[in-house]
Amino acid sequence: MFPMLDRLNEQQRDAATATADHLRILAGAGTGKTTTLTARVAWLVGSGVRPDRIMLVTFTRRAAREMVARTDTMLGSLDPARARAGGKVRAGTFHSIAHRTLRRHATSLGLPEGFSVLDPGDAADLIDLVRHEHLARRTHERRFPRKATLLDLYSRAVNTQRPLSEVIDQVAPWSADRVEDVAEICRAYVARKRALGLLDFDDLLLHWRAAARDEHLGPALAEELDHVCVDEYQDVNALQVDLLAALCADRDDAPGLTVVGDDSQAVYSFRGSSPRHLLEVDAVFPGIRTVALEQNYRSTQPILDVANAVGQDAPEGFSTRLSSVRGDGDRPELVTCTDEDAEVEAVCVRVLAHREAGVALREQAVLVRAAHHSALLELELSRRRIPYVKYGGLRFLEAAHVKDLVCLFRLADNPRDELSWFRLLQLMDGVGPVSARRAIEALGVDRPGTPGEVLARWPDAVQCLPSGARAAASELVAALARPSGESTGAQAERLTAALTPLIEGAYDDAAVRLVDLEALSAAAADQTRVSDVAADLTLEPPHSAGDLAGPPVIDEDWLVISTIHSAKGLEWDVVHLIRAADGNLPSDMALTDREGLEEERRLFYVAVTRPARALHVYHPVRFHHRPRGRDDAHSYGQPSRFLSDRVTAGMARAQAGAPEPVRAAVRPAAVTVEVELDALWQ
DNA sequence: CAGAGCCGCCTTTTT
DNA sequence: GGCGGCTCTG
Repeated sequence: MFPMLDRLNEQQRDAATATADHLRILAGAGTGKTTTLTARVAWLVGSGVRPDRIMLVTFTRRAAREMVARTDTMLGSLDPARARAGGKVRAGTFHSIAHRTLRRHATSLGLPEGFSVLDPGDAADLIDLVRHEHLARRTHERRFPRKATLLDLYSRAVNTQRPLSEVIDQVAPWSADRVEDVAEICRAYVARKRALGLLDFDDLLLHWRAAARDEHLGPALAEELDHVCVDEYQDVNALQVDLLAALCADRDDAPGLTVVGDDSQAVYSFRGSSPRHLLEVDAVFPGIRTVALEQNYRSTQPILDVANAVGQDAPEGFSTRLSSVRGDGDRPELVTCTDEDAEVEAVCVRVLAHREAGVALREQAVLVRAAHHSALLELELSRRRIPYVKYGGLRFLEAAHVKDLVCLFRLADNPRDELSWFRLLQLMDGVGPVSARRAIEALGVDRPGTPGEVLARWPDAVQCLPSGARAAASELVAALARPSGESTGAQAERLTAALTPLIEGAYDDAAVRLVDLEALSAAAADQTRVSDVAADLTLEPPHSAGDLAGPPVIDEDWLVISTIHSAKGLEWDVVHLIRAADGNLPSDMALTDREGLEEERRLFYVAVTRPARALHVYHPVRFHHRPRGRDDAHSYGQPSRFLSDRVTAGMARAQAGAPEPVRAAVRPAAVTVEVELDALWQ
């Protein structure tokens, strides 16, 4: 009846077929978590639950996609006819499911029918607008949190459901005496979003929770579901727990809940997450049953020995200890590199050696703590014509020119979009924040009346701009008018063409950027409105223009570069962990408190548990202060503190790069030069 | 003299 | 790419 159950071990089968209302699966790295969760979904369907009455909440889109593919395969083999009749499992990230729910119930929730979703960049711009308005009314004589910090404070307070003052004490203690100012900005930000019909990512969760708690809507939402599965539960925050509680507890016929997680892999505390929610889950869902998975199917034992040693080094230890079913293999390698150039060289050499030995590039990944750690490596890979795809770090949507076009698309459907006006007007020569703001004032975006009336005021608004900018601005605005009967594709092309001269004027590398805009414009052709592209990109941001154009050529091979955060839940045959130097990993930004250090340790643990067969850890000894500059200014770094004796005991060691030349002075060269010059000025 | 623009600095992690 | 700080321009 359930062929997939035969391939599971005893604990996995136990978890997949548990009949308890609520179930917690504690699953260490590589223990077959996804297999077990998909088997559980299949088992539920086999027991008579309709697929569309199961909600599968994942943490990233990557995980959602993988889960959907695997459940589809499994359900298809189970009973194709019934699986089709029962619809599809409702799968997605917290935010995408929230978005779908809010679109469906916008009116009952009191949201404007066409509400738009702010991407984090827009949210920052909006809070910056509010920040300036607030500070303009006060003489600010000293440092005040910047927009990114303000948004972080706001978001943490919302997601952890803790008072702002506590959050400030923890995140920005230097602003502890400005709580009232920050609070006022938060209030104004909330009001502004409401006035303009905008929801940020946190609002999606807040309104979903409100819906789930509502006395009419809540029961209706819960009645649609028989079971809710949540992946990576160690990464949920208080708001998400609230939401799940509203859906799956506090009512008699509540849907069942299955949560899967591993507290040793909790790495999102900066977003308000806490592994406490996984460990203390019975406080919210009393009587929840627990099954633990401990057999690791991914990695060879020498790799797990290193991982376990990392866990042992933690002050309180890790709750999971991994043992391999794959058995012995090569020892992980620790490569000490003279400097970053030597590190890049060492990585290339090993990547190519593995490839010669039959490991495709796509079976290999380079993992980094911070996106910019791979900058030098990327240059060298391009030079050597080694293709790669990078995950994490700057998104396609965050590139300036992409935002420019997205704003133009949004403006075409909503002339009230203040943020888009503000951005686009400043593309004109001689237009800065001040005249842009004056022009927007003249447009009266928040005045009552039809959107068309806003555009009708353009002749007044254009007078607020410097005379040299008026012609170009009017030309762009003229493109916003849509000839009746024009297709979305044609409109997108026309808007792109209107923006092109401005892009050429504003950026040196315009040619490269225009290629991206073509891809973006093409994507608009399939949509009902050009602004839908903007909403789609916000919730499903592609990593590159290539993603937008669809999957790359089938037989092409490329190396994966990923931040450790983006690599969670994934595995490769070979993993290269670079910049394992103190200050980079752990990042010195995270070392403000002990919890920060422990989270960095878990991050290190996540990284070393990704490979199946080979792990290479690299650390440069010497760091250039200006990697691209010509001077030789540099400093020395220690290997990561996580590379303790216990951890390195299980590793082979190697050196890369020329040995350090003997130096007359210990002091770095650039500093010496400065000292000598100083003597001249006397 | 307000406001645009340029230079040089730094850059954690993400839905 | 963004930001603070400085300089130049209309």
